[in-house]
Amino acid sequence: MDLDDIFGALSSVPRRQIIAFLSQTALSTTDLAGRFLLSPPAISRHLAVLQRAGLVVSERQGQRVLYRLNRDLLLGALARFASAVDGPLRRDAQAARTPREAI
Amino acid sequence: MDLDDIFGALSSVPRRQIIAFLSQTALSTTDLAGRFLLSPPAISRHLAVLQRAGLVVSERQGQRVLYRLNRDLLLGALARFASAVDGPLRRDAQAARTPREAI
DNA sequence: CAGACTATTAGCAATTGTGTTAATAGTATG
DNA sequence: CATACTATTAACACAATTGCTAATAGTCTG
Repeated sequence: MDLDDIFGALSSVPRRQIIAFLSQTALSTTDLAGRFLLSPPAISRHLAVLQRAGLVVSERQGQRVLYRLNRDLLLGALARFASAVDGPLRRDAQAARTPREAI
Repeated sequence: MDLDDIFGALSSVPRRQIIAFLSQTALSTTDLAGRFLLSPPAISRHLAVLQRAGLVVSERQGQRVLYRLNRDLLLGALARFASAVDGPLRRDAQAARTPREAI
């Protein structure tokens, strides 16, 4: 929910790659560790960052923990930020005071 | 142009605030330093990060340097990433190999 | 329940990011 | 040209990030 957590999570190449993989299918830690060269602990912590931002949800299935992308949250955050950047001046000539909201 | 530079630039609260201010009007370093409590050198370096990412362009006017938001680049990058995340599977059932492009 | 497999946490090293103040550079003006 | 003002760079301190390996925890299976 926190835009700072979200953009913080998106600022890492491995995490954006994880997002890209999860945009196709749900995967476990070791699944992901096998796809690009990172140790399982590193993947696990990246997933924790993504999860704290709400970008990913986890579901245990037996020994494995499946991670799934929360597409709606991600796209919603991007859209919200984009519309904030698109400018109050564009969408509403009034109320152009401090543009802190949604940033 | 580099998505990593762009998301790296967006991962900082002060920089997103700078973007928010510049989304309304072009401003100089000291203009920005006056709006939220950061020293001019700090602002200057944040602006350099934004400029390296292409998110901002500068234009000297007398003693001042005016910074202007490159809205098109920013919105374009957000849209490109959003559509990549929206999934090749959604937009095209074929060609769902490695989703490295646009990430 | 012992062993195997998966996931996470702990501890550590190296790097990067972010702020400060001080110093330097560029530009206008009296 | 000396002074003032704006912007940037330098040097430094501190916190946060990111990777690893080793250790711990949770879950199935023989």
